[in-house]
Amino acid sequence: MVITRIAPSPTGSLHIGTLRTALFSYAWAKKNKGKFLLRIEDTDQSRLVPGTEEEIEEMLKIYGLDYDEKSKQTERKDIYKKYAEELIQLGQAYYCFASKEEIQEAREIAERSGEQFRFRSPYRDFDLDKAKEKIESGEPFVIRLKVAEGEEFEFEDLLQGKMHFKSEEVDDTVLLKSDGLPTYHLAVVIDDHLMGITHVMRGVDWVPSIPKHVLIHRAFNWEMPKYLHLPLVLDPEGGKLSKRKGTVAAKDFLIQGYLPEAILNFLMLLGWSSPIKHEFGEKEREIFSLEEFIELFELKDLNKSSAVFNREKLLWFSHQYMMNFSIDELHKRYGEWHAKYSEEKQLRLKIAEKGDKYLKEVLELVHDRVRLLSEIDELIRIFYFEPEKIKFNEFKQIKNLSDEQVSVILKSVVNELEKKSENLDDWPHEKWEEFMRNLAEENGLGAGKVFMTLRLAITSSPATPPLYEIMTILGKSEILTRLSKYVDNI
RNA sequence: GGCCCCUUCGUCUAGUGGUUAGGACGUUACCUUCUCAAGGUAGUAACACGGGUUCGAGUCCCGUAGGGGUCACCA
Repeated sequence: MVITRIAPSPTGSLHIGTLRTALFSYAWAKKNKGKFLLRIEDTDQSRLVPGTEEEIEEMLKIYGLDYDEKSKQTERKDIYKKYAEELIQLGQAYYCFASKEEIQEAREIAERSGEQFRFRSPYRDFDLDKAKEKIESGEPFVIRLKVAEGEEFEFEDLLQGKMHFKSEEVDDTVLLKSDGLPTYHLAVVIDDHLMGITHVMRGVDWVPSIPKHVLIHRAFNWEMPKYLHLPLVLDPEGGKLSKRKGTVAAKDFLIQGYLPEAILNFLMLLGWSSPIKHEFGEKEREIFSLEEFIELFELKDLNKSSAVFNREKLLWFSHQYMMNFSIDELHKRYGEWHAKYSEEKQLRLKIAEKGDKYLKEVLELVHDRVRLLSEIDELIRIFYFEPEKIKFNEFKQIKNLSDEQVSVILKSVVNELEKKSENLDDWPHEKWEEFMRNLAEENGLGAGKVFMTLRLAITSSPATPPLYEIMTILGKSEILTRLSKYVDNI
């Protein structure tokens, strides 16, 4: 049985890199019909950020990485303490009373003389009964790993390969802090062991602490799980992805209107590539659902080198998914996004007023243009509000038309429309197109110029969905309203 | 600085000794076209460098350079 886990700290929003690790861990567990666990690593009380634990759970749910069980380290406090004391009994650990200042001083002295500092406490071989006396008298203490001397170890990572290290390279690491809570090193080893984790996936930034973890396992005489240290996701400017340079929180991407499945798809291809064979020159498949990914995912297809987070390509993925949505799906997603994150309250009222049928007609028109859900607000605005009046000569699309020509076009449209007694609600877009083409011909003007002039007058924008489809949706009276502000005074 | 890792188009990558070094994003041009998109076609652009090994190296070995990670009672 394969059991994997994701072990975030509730010290901030769920990082997109953590989400990627979760994705791989999840996929591997599911592929093997195993379990995927969530473990909240909250042993650093000082760094806790309220609400982030809930956010982590919410994100895993939204992104579709459902966990089978959840645990929280502070709720397992007694377990770590018990095991730490067991290590003392085994002679693999010891109580240490050295102050941080002492250790810091020793470190500085070593560094000044150019030596590599390895901490070995003066309490390594301190008498156990005396130590207990000190503890009872209330003296603060930590429990440290008693690292054996002169030993060499080999460790094999499923992705990174073999690594070697010597025991003198590792500090007498703190296992249990003076507040009684375990350090990361003790807690992971115990938890992964007790929870039966078979594969630990985490970032390569953990590789330097592997010796500690190997030594702790040895101290307990426990077998180690398999480890896969995944390559880091880098910022385009270099270094780890950091929020100073752009969005990194899984939630922020959602707020910005990216689709979770698109983000997941993008993340899959960061460090993994599909094993599907393709012919010379033939396109490779890059669009995968989570289910397909689980099906295809193999550890051997994981890459060892780090990857730059390319936001352009992420946008492309989002666009692809958006275009593949049915109108109903798009409508649903937009509705959810808008209710949760949009600040366009006026627009929301207007959308409600016009109804779902109208919204869907509008969405149909902007469908291919939507890359982010957040862009919809802007794209559909012209169907809900009469835009601000513009100055035609400011648009280069129309610069070779004289004011008079513009005026003629607008006036004749208004005249023709007013001549018709019916409301034209039953005009399909073909009718509108025909109407405008005839009008262009009658006035001896190119259809393109007529269209652009009207486009600007009706929408105030040079880039919109096809004009006649816009006209079908707006209808005669709304069109007249929008044109009327120009006909007397251009 | 010590230890560890990485290095194919700008970016993500395919490639496991013999390839016209393939695909995707981006970008450019053209087609389509009422604008913008979408779609189509074509183009652009890479094996970090230097030594080996070999008939033959992007692929194997060794150096160099560059990049990254990490050195806490944080995870």
